[in-house]
Amino acid sequence: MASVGVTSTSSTTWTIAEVADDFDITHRTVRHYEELGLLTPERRGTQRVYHRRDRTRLGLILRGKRLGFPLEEIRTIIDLYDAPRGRSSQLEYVLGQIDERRTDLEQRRRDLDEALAELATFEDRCRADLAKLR
Amino acid sequence: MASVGVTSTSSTTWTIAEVADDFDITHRTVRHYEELGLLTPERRGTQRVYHRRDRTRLGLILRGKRLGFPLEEIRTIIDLYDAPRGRSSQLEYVLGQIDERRTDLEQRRRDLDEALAELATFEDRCRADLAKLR
DNA sequence: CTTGACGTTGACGTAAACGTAAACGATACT
DNA sequence: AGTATCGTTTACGTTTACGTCAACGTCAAG
Repeated sequence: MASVGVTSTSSTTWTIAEVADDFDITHRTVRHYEELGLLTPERRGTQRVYHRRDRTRLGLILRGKRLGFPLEEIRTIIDLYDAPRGRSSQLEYVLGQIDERRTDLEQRRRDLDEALAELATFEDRCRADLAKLR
Repeated sequence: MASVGVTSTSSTTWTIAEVADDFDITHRTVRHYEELGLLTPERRGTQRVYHRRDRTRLGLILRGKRLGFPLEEIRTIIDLYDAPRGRSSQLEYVLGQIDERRTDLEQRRRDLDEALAELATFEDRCRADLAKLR
């Protein structure tokens, strides 16, 4: 077999380098997320082996970051998604958490829409000013 | 005149304590924003005097924070709002900045809507699971 | 068998966003 | 005049989210 190349071999698992590369972050960042318990890759000997699940979680982590959530909070959020939901008490707890999350996210969306609206009216003013200069 | 109380005397200016109180932050935070050039209150002798303008900016700062923007970036954003727009070159620059901002905010809204959508389907699953337990 | 290329674990460094304590000045009751 | 309340600067401490070595293991290729 000739040179296999370094890129993803379309396998069902990934190395830390592939994961970091695909998500455009450093391996240090990936390991940092593991230190905080956000990721728990399989260990084959000493090496980390990343599965689809890890990539899904990483996607959630990065989106959470783009939304400005601290990593600790992100952890509680994504942990929620695969928390045990066998007993109804657990389900009700999860449903409560979901509600808190949604309240938070909806507040953010209000802030966001406000900011976008202000930006739009500001742009209108600028365009009007520009027109006057012609 | 009897005891005036400590709360805002419905004046047109405010002390640091009143501002901090109204926005539910510490005076340290307010001064920190000033150190970064986000606020520039009037000085009456050694004391800071806050005007409506400062409160407006503080509102923008805190909303920016809720949206997860770093303070430095927030500074460039709100500075944009009262940047000089006399010449058309300046106006075109401002319009360019507005566009960058909007692109960013719209990305965030996509992330936000995704998160809310996932949360909704997750809630549905949980409710279904809960129904089965009955 | 010795390079590389990639992986690993410490462990210290750093930037952002404040917290917190010290030490002091200015006003304001009493 | 005394002290209590609010303000000020200076400066070091803390947390979060990684960056950046250092020092070492491992495995395939030359």
